[in-house]
Amino acid sequence: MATGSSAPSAPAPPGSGEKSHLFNFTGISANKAGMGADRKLVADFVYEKSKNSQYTQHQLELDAKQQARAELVAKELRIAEARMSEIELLSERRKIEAELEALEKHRDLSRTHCVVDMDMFYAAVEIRDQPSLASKPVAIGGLGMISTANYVARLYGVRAAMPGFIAVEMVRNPAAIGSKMPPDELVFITPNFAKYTQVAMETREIFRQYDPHFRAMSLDEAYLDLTDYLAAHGVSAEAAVQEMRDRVKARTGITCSAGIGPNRMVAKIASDERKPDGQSQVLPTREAVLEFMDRLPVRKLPGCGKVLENQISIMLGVQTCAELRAAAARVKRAFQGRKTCSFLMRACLGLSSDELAEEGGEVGNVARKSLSCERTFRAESEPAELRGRLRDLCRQVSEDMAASVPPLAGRVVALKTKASSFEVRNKQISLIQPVGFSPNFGKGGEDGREHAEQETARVTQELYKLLEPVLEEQFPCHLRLMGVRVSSFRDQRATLDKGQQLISFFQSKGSEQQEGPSAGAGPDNLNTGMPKPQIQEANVIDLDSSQEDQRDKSRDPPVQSQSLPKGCLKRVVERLASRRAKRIRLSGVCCPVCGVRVPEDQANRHVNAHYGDQ
DNA sequence: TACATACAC
DNA sequence: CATGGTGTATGTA
Repeated sequence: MATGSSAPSAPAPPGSGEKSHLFNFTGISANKAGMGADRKLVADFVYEKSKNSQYTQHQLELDAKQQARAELVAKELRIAEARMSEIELLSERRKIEAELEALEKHRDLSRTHCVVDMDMFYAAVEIRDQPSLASKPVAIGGLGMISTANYVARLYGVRAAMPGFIAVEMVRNPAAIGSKMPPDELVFITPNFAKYTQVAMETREIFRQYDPHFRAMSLDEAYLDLTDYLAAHGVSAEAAVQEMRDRVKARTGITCSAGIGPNRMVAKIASDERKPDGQSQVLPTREAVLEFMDRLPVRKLPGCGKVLENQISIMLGVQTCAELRAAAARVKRAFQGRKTCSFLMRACLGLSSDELAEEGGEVGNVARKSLSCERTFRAESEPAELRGRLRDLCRQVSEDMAASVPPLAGRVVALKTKASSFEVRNKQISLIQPVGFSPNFGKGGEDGREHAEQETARVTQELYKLLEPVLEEQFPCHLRLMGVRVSSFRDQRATLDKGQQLISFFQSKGSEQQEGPSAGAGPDNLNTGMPKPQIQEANVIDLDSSQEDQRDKSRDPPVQSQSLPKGCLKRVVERLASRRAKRIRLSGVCCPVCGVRVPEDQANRHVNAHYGDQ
C-alpha cells in the first residue's frame, strides 16, 4: 500500500553489526521448510563473518549503486505522479485495464505442464550411496562454495550458494543463528558429476515416457508437457505425476517434487510448494491461477531476482503479485519500454509461454551460443604465471570446441578477468573469420587422433595469440580469476531461433489453478560447474558468416600473421576498429568449401576431406 | 559491436 | 585459510 515510501536507510557501512544485511544478503526469499534457523540471524551471521572481506566490500558498493538507482527512479516516479491530473490518472487506469484485458485473451488453459525437481539432488545421491550420512549435516561442495546441503544441514542454516567456511562455523555454533540443533561438524563431499549425470539419465528415461519432448533444464530439473499423455491414457495429472514420481524413487532411490499447471511458469512455481517429496497442482481455471499468483511474493517469479525484487519494492512498494497487478499502471510507468514491463504484467496474471518444447526437442538439443571456461585461483600478479593460466584456459576451450557436435568455430573471443578486488572486466575481439574447427573435424575416419590433437593445438595457439595481448593490456594487475569465451559461432544463424531464454521461456500463454497449500520452499540450488551439454543439434547448412570475405578466400592469400608482435596486433585492432567492427585477419587459408580457416600446410588435406578423401 | 548486469541452476 | 562455473538475455552507449 505504501507508496514508494522514502527508501530504507542506505546500506549500512561495513562494520555496523545490526542493520547490516543489505537486500542482497537476504536474497533468501523466505524461510525454508524445516530450516530451523532464523533467517535474519543467518543473514547477520554471514555478514558478520565476512564483512571485512574483499568480496563483501565489493558487494556493498554494488548494492549501494543499485539502491541509489532504484531510489532515484522512485523519486522521479513520485514527481511524475504528483504532476498528473485526476483525469490523466483515470484515463491511464482505463488504458491499463484494457491492456490486461487484452493479455487475458491469450490465456491458454488447454494444456497441462509439469515441472519435476529432484530434492537436494547431489546430496541425495551421495546419501543414498552412503546412508550413514543421512543423520549428519552434509554439504556438497567445499570451503569455497556449497552447491547443495541436505536437510539436516539446512537446520543449521546452511544453504546452497553459501561459502563453505561460513557454513562450517554455523554448524559449530548453531545458537548463533537461532538453531536448536546441537553443535556438530559439517561433512563436505566433493561433487561427483559423473554419478549425478548417471542418475539424471535414469530419471530422464522415465520422464521421456510421459513426454518424449520433455526438456531438461539441468541435471535435477525437467519440464514436461503432459497434455498428450493424459489424453491418451485417460488419467488425471495428479495421478500421472504421482506415478511418475514413484517410479523415479523406485528407480533411483531419490525423491523429487513436482508442480502441475496450465503453463510452465505456473508449474515451475508450483513445484516449489510442497517439497521435498511432494507435488502441487494449480487447476486450469483463471480463478485458480489468479488465486495462486496473488499471494506470491514477486521474487518467486522465475526471472525476478533480488535486484528486480528490490526495484519493485523501492519503486512501487509492491511485494506480492496481487499488489503488482493492482499497481499495473505504475509498473508500466516504472519500467516503460523495457521487456521487464510486459514480463511483469503477464507474469502477475499467471501467463507464460509454452509449447516450444517440441521444437527444442529433448535434453541437449538447443544449440549453444557461447562456450567458455573460467577459473578462480589465488590472486596472482606475476605475468608469467597469468600467461600460463591463460594458455590452460585456451587449451580447455579449444578441446571443448573440438568435442562439440558439430565442432565449433566462432568469430568472437573474449577474455574475462576478476581482480582481487572482485572488479570484473570483459574484453572481446571480433574476427573476420571464425577461429575453431571445421564442421567436418572429427568426421570421416582417418587422420584420427593425431590430426585431432594437431588441430586442437592449433586452435589453442590461435586463441592464445589473440588473447595474450588483451591480458597484457591489464598489466600490472592482481587477478583472482580469468576466463576465456568464444561465441558468434559459424552457423549460429542456422539455429538462432532455437535459442531459449528464461524470460521468453515463460512469457506467453495462459494459465490458472487452484491450489495452494504452501509448504516450505527450499530451492536446492545445486550446481557447481555443471558438465556442459555437448549435445548440439547438427546444424544444417553452413550459412557461414563471413560472406564478405568469401572473395579473398578461394584463392586465398595465406595471410601471414602467424605471429605478430603484441603491440603490432594491438595496433591492427585499433585500426580496424575505426570502421564497423574490430576484425582481425587470422593466419591460414580459407577453405573454399566450408569457409573455415585452416593452416596452409593442411589446406590440401582439409579440402580433400570434403570430397570423401578418407 | 562492446561491455556491464541480471538471472538461473 | 577467505564467496564457483556455464550460459542466456537485455540495456545502453
